[in-house]
Amino acid sequence: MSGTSPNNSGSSAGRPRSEQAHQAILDATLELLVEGGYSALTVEGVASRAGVGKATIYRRWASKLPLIVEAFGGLPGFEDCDTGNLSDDLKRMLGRYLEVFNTTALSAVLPSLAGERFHNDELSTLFEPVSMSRRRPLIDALERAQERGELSREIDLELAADLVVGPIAVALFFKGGRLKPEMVGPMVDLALRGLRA
Amino acid sequence: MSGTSPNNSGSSAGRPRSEQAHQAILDATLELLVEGGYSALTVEGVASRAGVGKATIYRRWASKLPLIVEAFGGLPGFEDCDTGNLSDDLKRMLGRYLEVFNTTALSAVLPSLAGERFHNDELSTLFEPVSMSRRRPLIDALERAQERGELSREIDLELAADLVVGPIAVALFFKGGRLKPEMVGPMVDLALRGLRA
Amino acid sequence: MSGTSPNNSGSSAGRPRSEQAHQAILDATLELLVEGGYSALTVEGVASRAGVGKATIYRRWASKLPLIVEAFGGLPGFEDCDTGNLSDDLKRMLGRYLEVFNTTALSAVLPSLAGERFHNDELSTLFEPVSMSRRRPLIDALERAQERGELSREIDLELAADLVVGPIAVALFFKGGRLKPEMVGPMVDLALRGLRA
Amino acid sequence: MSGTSPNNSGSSAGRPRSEQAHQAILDATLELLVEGGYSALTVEGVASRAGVGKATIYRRWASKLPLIVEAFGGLPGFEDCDTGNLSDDLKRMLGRYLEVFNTTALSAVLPSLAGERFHNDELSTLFEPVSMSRRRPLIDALERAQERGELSREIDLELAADLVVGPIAVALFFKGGRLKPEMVGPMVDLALRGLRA
DNA sequence: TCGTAAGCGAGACGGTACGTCGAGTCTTGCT
DNA sequence: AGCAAGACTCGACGTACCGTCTCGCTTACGA
Repeated sequence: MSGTSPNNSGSSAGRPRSEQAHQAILDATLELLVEGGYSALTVEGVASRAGVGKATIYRRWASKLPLIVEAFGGLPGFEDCDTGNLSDDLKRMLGRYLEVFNTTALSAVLPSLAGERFHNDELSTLFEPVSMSRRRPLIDALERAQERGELSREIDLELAADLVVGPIAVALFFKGGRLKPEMVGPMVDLALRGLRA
Repeated sequence: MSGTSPNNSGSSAGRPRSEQAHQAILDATLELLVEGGYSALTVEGVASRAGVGKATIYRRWASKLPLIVEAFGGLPGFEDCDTGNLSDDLKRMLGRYLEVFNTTALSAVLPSLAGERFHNDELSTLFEPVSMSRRRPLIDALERAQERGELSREIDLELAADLVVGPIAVALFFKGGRLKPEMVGPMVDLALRGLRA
Repeated sequence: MSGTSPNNSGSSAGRPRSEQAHQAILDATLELLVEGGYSALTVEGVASRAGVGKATIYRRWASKLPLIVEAFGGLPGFEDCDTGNLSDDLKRMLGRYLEVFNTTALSAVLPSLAGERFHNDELSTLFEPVSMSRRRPLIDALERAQERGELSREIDLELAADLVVGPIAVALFFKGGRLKPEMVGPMVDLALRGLRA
Repeated sequence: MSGTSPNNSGSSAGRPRSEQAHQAILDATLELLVEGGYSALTVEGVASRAGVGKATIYRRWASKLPLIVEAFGGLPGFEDCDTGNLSDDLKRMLGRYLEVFNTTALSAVLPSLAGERFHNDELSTLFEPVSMSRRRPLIDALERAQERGELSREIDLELAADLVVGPIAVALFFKGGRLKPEMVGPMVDLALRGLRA
């Protein structure tokens, strides 16, 4: 992923970095993110919670941001689900995702990162591939539907995926309220049928 | 706007608050937001840029956040447009908004605020009405379409609005790329027709 | 706003520095120096003992050293004493000084500063005048003795002063033992008579 | 010198300690002491300069301090000189010492150690015998003078030695200027004759 | 001749203090 | 009263060393 593998190519001298400390740091980061959100996350707090010196953190991550990105990367994304029917696929994937979202640090981490990346090229670079790979299963489901003839060949799948998850993004960023799993059904139906149906 | 009017309920002794300083502060806030984003915005920076003492800022806003929210509130939102046709209404509104978005501080401010509100109840409360009122013209256009019979009476207009702006939100937060006005046409068409069209 | 008001150049804008904080810092420095010596003195400790933020310290002193120099400057030096007789003058001055030395932070501060100045030009510059002014009363007493005819006109007073305080310096730096007031009598006698007497 | 001999009492298994590393460490210590003084000396710096691991240093010396003391112990002290005449003995010894002083690390190391020992009992204990043994030749010369009848039997030789080197100590610690060999003649003469001569 | 035991350079470990910066508050003298 | 200026306390930042602890070698000895 990034420069975090404990034994860098060929290099071997010196005591190797502790995989245990690494994980403790990531765990502590996620815990604190859940407890207080991005703005309450301090490197000192992470160090203390993980039982680790600050230097051990800064040795691995240049700053708070890449640390959060990596912690974020360990969180679950969409989980593919192939029922042979697009509507069901989407409803299950989104439903499951929302559950995960509401029970993990995801809901705390994602908006912060998304907001911050705008002003932070480094974060942007780090975040890009993580963000993209998370959408993958969604695109896959749409491709399968296209192959089955459920969807026109002309449809831009990227745009289609955006349309499907769009209402979630809007709710997330502009409405702030918790995202309820019951929203998923009508949401997917509307996206499939269109407003004018 | 909010509780910032310079002459509070009848009280009058002493020197009145300077309207000029007020505006200078708001302007400086927006400028700095554009330049460095949320995380680089400091009250000290605002004070210095506005040629104002810090106390003058804290006398009007309880903290950094309400200041940013008010500055944000001064930025343009959707501008209503009634062509008698939903597709055209939406395309024009979204197209115009994107233009505004790309030429003002909006693109810098919005994601930051949206990201931060999640961990900050105070901000959330402040942000809510501002955020809602910005969506208003969109909902209005959808209502008109419903009255004209273009849209079914059963449709949840909130959800419909989310579907329409959803792809913009996704592009904004997860793809990070600038939002191009050309995207608007296909986006609206797809939302109106639905994926299965 | 202001306009053309001729501000007193440099001196007056803003809240003035707290004389109280200043003194609290100096006091805390001396206390901690007495308790743990130079190497145990931390700026953080001083701040906490003085009930002051670190920034308040760094606003006044560029680093630990100038702070110590100033604290040192507040400690008493030789106190002039004119009995009309060189031997008595010297014995009293040295005796009194040793008392002061053994009951204040002086014994902790002086050797550290003396040792450090060798590698620290800034400190050297700061320390020079303080150090010199402390010797002054000694030189004065020697001058009076010269005027009375007790001492030859040919004698280099600087060297003479060095000879008189020399044994103290030696005891201080190389023997480390506490300096006993009883040493003063024989010391001065020997310096006046010379080894070969 | 101390407990640093590489082959400890009989035990022998394993690789013996490298005498070469030992010396490289001592040399590096002295070099760095000359360059930046006590406060700038870091064990990490010594290790790096000596091309040695930190553990190799800590295996031999319990901490920074004993290392410095041992390095200091390797520097030259007074060198005895017996001309049959006290004045000449002293002038030569002091003169030679000053030369050595000005051309070796001594001038950098001595003040730092002397200053630090005051706050550091461990250092003090370590430093004591080293410091004392360096004065030895001076005391010897004074004893010889006493035996020859040049000096009264009543004189306290310790005090006499202090008087002789006193001005050097003063110049060193309080005047900071380099010590010039020309000072030696008048200095010794004055100490021998006394101020009142 | 080989295993064992210690030493080796390198560098990560948990800590503590550094000197800096910003938040939000307070205190000057002016307007 | 409000104002610009700037000092105040507090607390996090990212860095540098301390003294300790592995790593994977290397080097001698004694079985």
